[in-house]
Amino acid sequence: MAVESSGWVTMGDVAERAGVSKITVSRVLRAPDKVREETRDRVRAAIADLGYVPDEAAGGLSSRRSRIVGAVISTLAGSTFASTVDGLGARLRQNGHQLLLAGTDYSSAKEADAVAAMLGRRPDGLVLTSTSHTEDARRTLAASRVPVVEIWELPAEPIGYAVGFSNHDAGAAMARHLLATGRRRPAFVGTAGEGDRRGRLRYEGFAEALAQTGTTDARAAAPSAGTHTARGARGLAAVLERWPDTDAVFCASDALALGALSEAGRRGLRVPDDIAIAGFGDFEFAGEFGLGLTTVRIPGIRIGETAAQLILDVNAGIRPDSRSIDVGFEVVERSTT
Amino acid sequence: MAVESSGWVTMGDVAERAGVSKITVSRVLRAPDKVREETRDRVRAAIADLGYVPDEAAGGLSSRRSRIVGAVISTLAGSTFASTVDGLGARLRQNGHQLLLAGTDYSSAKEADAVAAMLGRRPDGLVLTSTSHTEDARRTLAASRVPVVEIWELPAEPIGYAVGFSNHDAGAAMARHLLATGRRRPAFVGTAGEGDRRGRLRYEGFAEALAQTGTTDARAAAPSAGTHTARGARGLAAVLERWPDTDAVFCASDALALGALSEAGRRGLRVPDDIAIAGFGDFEFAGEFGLGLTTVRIPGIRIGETAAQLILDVNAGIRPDSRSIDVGFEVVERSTT
DNA sequence: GTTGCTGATGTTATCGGTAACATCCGTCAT
DNA sequence: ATGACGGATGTTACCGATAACATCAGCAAC
Repeated sequence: MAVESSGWVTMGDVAERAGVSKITVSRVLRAPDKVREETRDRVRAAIADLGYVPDEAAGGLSSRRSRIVGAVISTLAGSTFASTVDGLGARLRQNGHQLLLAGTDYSSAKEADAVAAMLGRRPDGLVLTSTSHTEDARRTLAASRVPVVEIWELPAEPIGYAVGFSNHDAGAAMARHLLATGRRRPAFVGTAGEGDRRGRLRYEGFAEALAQTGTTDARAAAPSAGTHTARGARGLAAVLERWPDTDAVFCASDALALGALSEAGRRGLRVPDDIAIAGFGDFEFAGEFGLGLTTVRIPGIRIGETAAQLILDVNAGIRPDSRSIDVGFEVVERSTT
Repeated sequence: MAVESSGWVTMGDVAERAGVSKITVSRVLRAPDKVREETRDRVRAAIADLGYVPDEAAGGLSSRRSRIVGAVISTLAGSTFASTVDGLGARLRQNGHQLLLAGTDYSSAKEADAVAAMLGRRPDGLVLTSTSHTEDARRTLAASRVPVVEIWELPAEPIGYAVGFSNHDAGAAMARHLLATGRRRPAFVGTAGEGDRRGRLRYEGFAEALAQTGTTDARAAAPSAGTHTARGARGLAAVLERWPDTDAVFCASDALALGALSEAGRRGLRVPDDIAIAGFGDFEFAGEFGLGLTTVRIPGIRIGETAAQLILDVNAGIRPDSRSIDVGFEVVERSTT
């Protein structure tokens, strides 16, 4: 493996060494069967000898396909989107694409910046975890004609496509589960702030399901600062202070539920005997050998994979049947309810 | 905002509309003070009118700076590296760079693939969470002259630079903590498999510190399949079966510790009275309002930020004092020890 | 023997920017 | 008046690949 002293090995270097022209090298890489076997071998040998790595940026400029997909994620911390990003990246790489990542800390302004920056790479697709965008971002995206997939939610009017589930229905399903296990005075604990959109949807579904059984007092708390576990603890405290007879708490995330669990312990409340606690997300720590927490499982990896596939398909000219794909959810009953 | 019917707005379109040449538009973007104010305003108006977004790939091709940094991460699931990636991405974006991400599932072969794919983007830097690479990857990286930063560990001979901490010392520190709180027969629970390199380092430090006090029987278990919490539970079970008088367990990650905690509960063991349990990583769920787990805190965000800064510095011609940056760690004492 | 076709390879132009050098013009010192 | 200089802007070439078209040899069909 030899490398030119000044910079990178180019396709021209490979061509010269193999005694062919650049385009033949290009063909060996993109369409090997258009090249005679002997020539092909010679070119491949030259590639290996020189340690040549094709410049994707140059190729993309010329072919107008960047083979990059951008993902704009609210946050990576908190493990909510981690598996989705994993799934997305894995499926993309299988298909020769790469993943460009940006975090927004749940800020629409940062999202708009990130979107603009990503468009500068002329991505083959864009994945957004948020569904609330600045007007500017929305316009820019629409004008760009890049396939856009919004995930983890199913907006009524997606910009392009959507892959997710109904947060509303998930909340309702959990309410029904709590009712089915005999609870009659359940409360909701969520978080305030920019990230609470989906929590609110879950709450609405939850409250509606309760209302159908005549339970109309909408018990809820949404602490606004600190870690999620701390908010969960404070949320439970707030709920119990205002409605001391609360017999179940549905938390908008497993992290909140853990906080509630620890607060319950501090207060000497037995779970689930004195109070039932349920979470959302089925994070690893919620599982059988962890907290044993009743929660809602979301197929995070599948959301990522599906979003990736959608983008690949659209670019291959395959129109999906629907602009919205519902991956569903599942209430997982464990020992805290 | 108008967009040409066929594809993207180019710098030429902007130039035409503003009545200047392409290079003037380029200057307005890269070096505004070299352009007269009036001209600058006209160009900026044209950019806004047309919704122009510069093509970074084209710019990079010409300027030979891609403004992309690649990160090859063992896994995103499990929240170990999430904050590091967050920190990395944030610092990079502040400086106009973008983050290309790939996951390897702890496979060196996938790592080699990912590295090759990333080099195709001619990145301004590369960050690797692993320190065990295929010979091929190592050669390719060395030949590429791209600044490489290995993180979360401090290898004796980094490829380029390293940002991390001593896993060995962290293990030793935890051993000393357990001894200081009166434990005399501590065991270690890790995981088997490709990802256990760092766990082994922690174990070695742990065992050495114990040996210094005369405790020479190296108690350890490393279950190999299932979720981390399940392995933690099985690990504790294995340790207790073989050494029933074990009075403390140091787990190679907080997830394992949670599993051990749940297993202890199942066996009616009181923590910390009957057995002390410590973890590693200080994941959110370990905190005060969560498990209250004694653990080792790693400045994950700072590792990411530091790695990013290192790459930016090196590209700006600033040579760092040392090829290895130790960000340290901290034993956090909570209620499980 | 010419035509037409196929397979293998090459030539030229182009993608959308930036670097380097060139030009133009006004101002100021001599 | 003249030349030097510096600020503002333009021209040309090039980054490293691919698309589109061109070429050429070999061979079958008439």
